[in-house]
Amino acid sequence: MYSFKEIEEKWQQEWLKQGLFCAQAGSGKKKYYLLEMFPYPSGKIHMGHVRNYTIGDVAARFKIMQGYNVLHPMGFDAFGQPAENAAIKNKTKPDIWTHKCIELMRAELKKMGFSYDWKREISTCDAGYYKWNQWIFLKMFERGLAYRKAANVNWCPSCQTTLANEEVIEDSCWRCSAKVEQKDLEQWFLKITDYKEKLLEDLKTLKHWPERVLAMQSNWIGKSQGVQIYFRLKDRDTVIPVFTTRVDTIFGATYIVLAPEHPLVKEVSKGTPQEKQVLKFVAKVTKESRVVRSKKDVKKEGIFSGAYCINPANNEVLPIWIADYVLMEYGTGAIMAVPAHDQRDFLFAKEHKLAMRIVIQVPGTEYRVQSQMLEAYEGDGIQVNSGQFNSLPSQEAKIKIAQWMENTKIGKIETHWRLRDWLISRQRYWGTPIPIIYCAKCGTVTVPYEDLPVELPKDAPFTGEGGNPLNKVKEFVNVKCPKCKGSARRETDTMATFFDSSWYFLRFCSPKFDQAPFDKKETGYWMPVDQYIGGIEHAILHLLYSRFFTKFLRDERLLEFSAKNLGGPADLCGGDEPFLKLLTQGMVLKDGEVMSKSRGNIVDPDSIIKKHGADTLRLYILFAAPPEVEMEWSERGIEGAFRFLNRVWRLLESTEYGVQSTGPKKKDSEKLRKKIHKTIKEVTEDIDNFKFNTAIAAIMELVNEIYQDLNADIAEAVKVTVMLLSPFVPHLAEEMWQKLGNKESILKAPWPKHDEKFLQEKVITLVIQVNGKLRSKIEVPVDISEDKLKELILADERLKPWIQDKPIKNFIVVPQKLVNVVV
RNA sequence: GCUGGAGUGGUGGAAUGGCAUACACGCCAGUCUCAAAAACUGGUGGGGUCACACCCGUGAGGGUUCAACUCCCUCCUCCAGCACCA
Repeated sequence: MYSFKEIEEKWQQEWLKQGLFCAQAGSGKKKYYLLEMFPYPSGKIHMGHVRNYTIGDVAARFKIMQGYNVLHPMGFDAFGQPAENAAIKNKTKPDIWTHKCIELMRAELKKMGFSYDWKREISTCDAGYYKWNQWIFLKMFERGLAYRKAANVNWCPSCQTTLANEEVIEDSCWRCSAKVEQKDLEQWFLKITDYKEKLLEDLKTLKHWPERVLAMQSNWIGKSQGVQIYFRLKDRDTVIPVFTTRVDTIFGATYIVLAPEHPLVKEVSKGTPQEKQVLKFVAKVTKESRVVRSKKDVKKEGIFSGAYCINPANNEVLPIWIADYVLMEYGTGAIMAVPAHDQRDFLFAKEHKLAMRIVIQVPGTEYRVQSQMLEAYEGDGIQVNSGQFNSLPSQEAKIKIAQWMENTKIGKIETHWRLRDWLISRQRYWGTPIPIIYCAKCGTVTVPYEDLPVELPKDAPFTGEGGNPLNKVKEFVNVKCPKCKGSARRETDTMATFFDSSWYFLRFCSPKFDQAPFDKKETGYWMPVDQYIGGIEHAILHLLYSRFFTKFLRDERLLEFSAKNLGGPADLCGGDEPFLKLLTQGMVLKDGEVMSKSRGNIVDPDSIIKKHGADTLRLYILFAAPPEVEMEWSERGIEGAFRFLNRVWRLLESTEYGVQSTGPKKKDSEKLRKKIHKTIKEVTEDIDNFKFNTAIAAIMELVNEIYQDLNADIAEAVKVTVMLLSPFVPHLAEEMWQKLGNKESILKAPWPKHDEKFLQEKVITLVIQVNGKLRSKIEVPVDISEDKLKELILADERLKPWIQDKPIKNFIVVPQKLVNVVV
């Protein structure tokens, strides 16, 4: 058994001492910026971290040995609620607790032997970092991208704070179980919607992002093209705009529905016999939280408003309904209902006995009777009952009707988006203070740049009573107006932590820079991130926000970079996409479930390090599954990895290095040489493609081969094995490298290259098929002629029963692989 | 419902038109040992046979091809994200 503990500690110190991972811009080498998503400092790393960071570390060490100038930084996403909860529970302060956690976590990361440039470490909770959050916020404010408006939020009356949708569990607060209310509050937003076109369009340039992440982002932005149609009230001039993507069904509209929150609800029902019931219904529905409303599916509730409007396409009079299945947040908050061609409208119409009319005929079938329909037909077909558009294919009619509506001004072609502006206000202490002051005289005033950072007060009270502790710190809240010097009040909302992580990759380029968030020269050199690695859970928000920030900073000319100048493909990067390549690693499961505290199925990485060492853990986690797939934890697998490393270690005893053996020079093995070069080729390609599991398998094969050939000269084979293994198990590799007589770190050794000439075979085994079935194998020289081959095959005893004297129809030769005889 | 992905031995997985199951785990047998562990050697998809031969086999069914885990069509199951999105 090799003494992993000693070896690992030794080399971790050595790397640090030699500063092997300290990056500097501008060497003659090509740059490579490798980044893994930085962790929240919980105090302990978990297997998810180990997997994420091990994958990154392999790539980093591989690129270093290939001669790249590698930037591989690490930091901590340190703001967030857990620190406040800990402060309340343990009678401590969030910053003390957080810094303690960071220390513990940093120590654990170091024990894994990751190749980070620790001189660049950042924590978002340090004023030296969040000062620049405030700086960027002010820049956005100046451009009108940061603004305040009233928003409907989830509010916990007992904690006195807003809750994210994820924090609302079954209509109650996740922390105190109080019933969550809907409340309108003044909140800060970022106008990400200004960038919706760019954010959607540029997804096309991200050719090295996983398909599913692109799909998720695209869905989230949610572009849909359609027509806004104006429905006039029957006896008044009031107009209800309605949005539809199915304008081809306009002649099938039989009623109109308004969302309960729609501003016209009161006006429309005013003076009708239904007025009272309508108001009662609206009051009831709007009281329910959004969470509850969207959860109860199927059952659609609604009520007739008492009013009517005119369908502008055919001047039909349609009743106006109010129903909870129409959402105020999407489109215009009003729809035209086409029960024959929309399933939701269909169900509602059946329930309330409303009219229905087919306007799209299913191709190849007879015109159907409405009463026979069991569900709405939502597909394409031929227009019927549609006036001048009859008998057109519905796809074509969609375009024609839209144009006709534009021309006659009864509608307007429009595009709707799902993406909303980003709510960044949090009524919490442990976050970046929003640098705004409210003055009775001057209104909303920004904190001057020279007054940044607005620092968090150290002595805020953490009582557990709820509410934002910042509100209780008088010295923080009561300030002088920067403009008129009169007394004013400071904003106490802090920023959502997603703000912090939306530009940290830029800060890493110049972590100590004090003139701006980042040094433009440094970002110009290092950006974009060549390879980004992290969990799929950040596929939407974090990545979208980071893309938004990068585009904004580029537009402000604060950030300028280009992949083209650095030899990257031109189409990959227009200087406003932060991450060139993205890898989303799979989760680590145990017994088929995600490892989590509540399930009690956590395996602590530290316990594995103690028992088998970091190298074993690294090797196992890489070998068990391809990086992007979820992997099942297995104790047996760990033991297998450990066994393999010991087997590799024992190779030292068999070489002339290490143990000073001075026997006669051993013979060269051609077979082994071939295997060496084949393995170099495979491993290099596999690491390039992040196929670490097969790369390791290939090295295992090489090791097996060495043991088969112990009587030959294995020195070269062992040397190559150690080099190929070094990105995966760096400590063991360094120690063996040194024992093999090398003076410098293996990281300074150039990555081995295979030589094509050793891969060429003189004699190969050809697979012989008859009618596509394997029947024989023969050994032939590589350069055998087809005629000669045919001769050999016809002479093969094993093939005779299959060929007999049947005529040969076809004779297919796949060079150096197989022959298929078709009879 | 929409979008994306997956389905291969007892298990994790490999092969993306050309020998299905590389590599590893597990299991079985053996060597060493008083014994055990470690290490090493051999075997290990199913059927069939004394043994070979041979047949079957990558979720199901069809198709393209000399040849399909791989490409096309239809369907099933599972996972993930989004969703009264008009």
